[in-house]
Amino acid sequence: MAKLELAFYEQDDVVKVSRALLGKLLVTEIDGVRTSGRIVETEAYAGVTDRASHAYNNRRTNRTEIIYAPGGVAYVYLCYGIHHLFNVVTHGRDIPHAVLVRALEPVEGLEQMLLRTGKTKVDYTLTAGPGSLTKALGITTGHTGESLLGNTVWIEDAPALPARQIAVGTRVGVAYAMEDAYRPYRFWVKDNKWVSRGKGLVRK
DNA sequence: CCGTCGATCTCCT
DNA sequence: GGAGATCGACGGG
Repeated sequence: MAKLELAFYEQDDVVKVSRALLGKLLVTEIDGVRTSGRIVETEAYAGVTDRASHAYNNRRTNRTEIIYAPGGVAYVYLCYGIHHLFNVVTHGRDIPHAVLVRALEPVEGLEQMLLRTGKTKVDYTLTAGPGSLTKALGITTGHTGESLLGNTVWIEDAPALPARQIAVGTRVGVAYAMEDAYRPYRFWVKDNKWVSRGKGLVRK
């Protein structure tokens, strides 16, 4: 199906975009090789008011500047010094909202994914988890700022999932964000085996 | 099944 | 110096 257009990324509700991205196809074409996967898990990061966001309180650094760009570009950052995490920038200029893609169900280029990851067989570790899926698709921090309307990394449309197939929870690994860690900003496809094993915070 | 630990870049104190 | 939007290896139950 067709590439998602600018209007999709410029929507002003990052939570809505996060849900809407479930089921869509994340594609890369690098050195002429196409690899892709169906998005099955996402998290919303709501900018300046969200303690879990890198842009909380209008923080601007070299790394995070791209989140302030208009929607429709990639924000890829290095996590723990090792893992490249892919985000979709949303909303308009100077509104630093983003959606983290946390897991894919692999669709095209499985052999290439195995080459990139050094794995010998396809199992859920190939693309379940934000650091794993970028390795499989060849996404690195070098792609930060890349337009998602271009020909390197983009997202293709697919029919919206019915609400009953979407599960909602709290985000993974953001306990430091205090009360914002309890925001229901993590979305995944129910019963899909490619969803990451991460667990969100549960209020006691 | 679960817990711990190392890897090692960016940002903050 | 320490923590972090993670992962895989290892050890114990």
